[in-house]
Amino acid sequence: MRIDQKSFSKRLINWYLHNKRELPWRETTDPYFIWLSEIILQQTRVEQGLPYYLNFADKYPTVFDLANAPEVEVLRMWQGLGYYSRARNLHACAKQVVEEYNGKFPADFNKLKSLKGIGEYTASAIGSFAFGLPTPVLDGNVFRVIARLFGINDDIANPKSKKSFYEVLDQLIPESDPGNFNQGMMEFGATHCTPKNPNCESCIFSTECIANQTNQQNQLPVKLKKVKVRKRTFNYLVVLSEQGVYMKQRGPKDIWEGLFDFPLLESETFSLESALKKEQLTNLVLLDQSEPYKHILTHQRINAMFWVVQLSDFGPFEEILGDMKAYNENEMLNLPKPKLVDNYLKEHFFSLHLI
DNA sequence: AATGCGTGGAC
DNA sequence: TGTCCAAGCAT
Repeated sequence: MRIDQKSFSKRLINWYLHNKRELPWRETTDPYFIWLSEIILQQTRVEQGLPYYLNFADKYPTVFDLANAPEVEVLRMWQGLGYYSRARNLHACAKQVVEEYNGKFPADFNKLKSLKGIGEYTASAIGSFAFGLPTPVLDGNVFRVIARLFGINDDIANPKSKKSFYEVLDQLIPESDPGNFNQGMMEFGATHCTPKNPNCESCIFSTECIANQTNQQNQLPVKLKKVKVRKRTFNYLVVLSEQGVYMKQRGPKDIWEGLFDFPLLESETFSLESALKKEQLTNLVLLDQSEPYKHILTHQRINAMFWVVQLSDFGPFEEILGDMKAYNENEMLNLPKPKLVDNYLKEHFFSLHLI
């Protein structure tokens, strides 16, 4: 231990109180709003999450309002933010809090962690921010700050390396003010000790920081895992009918669970011929073909084309639609949709732009 | 414990 | 164009 605990936490909290951004969830100690902000901000930058937080806080002022909302409405509110399991778990968690805890979040780390969508990080964050529990948070920012300050070169993608970081944090976090310590660590990482071009010239820890002393800012933290990207080609069928356009809700074990999109045929290249049987092709009339859409996800690169078709008569093609339902323009507007589908609709169907 | 899950922005 | 990152969680 190279840095004195009291000196460290005192400087950090002082830095935080003078440099923190004014954000709505920092104006309250209500566990509901703190929880809401933490779920929204998982793997998400403040600038991206802020408008969603404001919409949710306005639409659902209490945990009861959220618990009573239909899930598709919650997903529609979440549309465009990504990682949609967060929205489903947010909704499930609200129901849990209402049913199991009478609408009040428990002031206990293990009880918080057992709730849907709340893991180690979020339980610590809510615990310290809302209830003053002395549990350190360890997110991407804190990993970086600690790795640089103490010269820790463990691979942060390896779950086993968490231990050494928590050992340091347990030494540093003050019982008296764990909330501002945790906020300070993350804010310091997010705005000062940044991944690229950290501001070492005017840093409160410049004399102690191992990375600064040894000029290893760009080597720390060590993160070895590399993502492999799956390439997929989507042929979306935009089937027009008098009732509207056919859409379906996506199921589990694939991207965008719970969101609505069109009947989908995957193939090696853009082609209706290779994806459909001959008799199905004779059953439909091709009205339009969109430009190719490229959509990038963390683990997938999707090339999509939207084929606008109309059924010529009843026949084999109907099987593709299964139990799908046709929606008119206003109904489609209110369905939660992947960004890719929403982009297409905005460019080709809707004149109205939300969010 | 290794994988899968979105979207947007910086460089 | 590609690469990396961002207040993680569930399985």
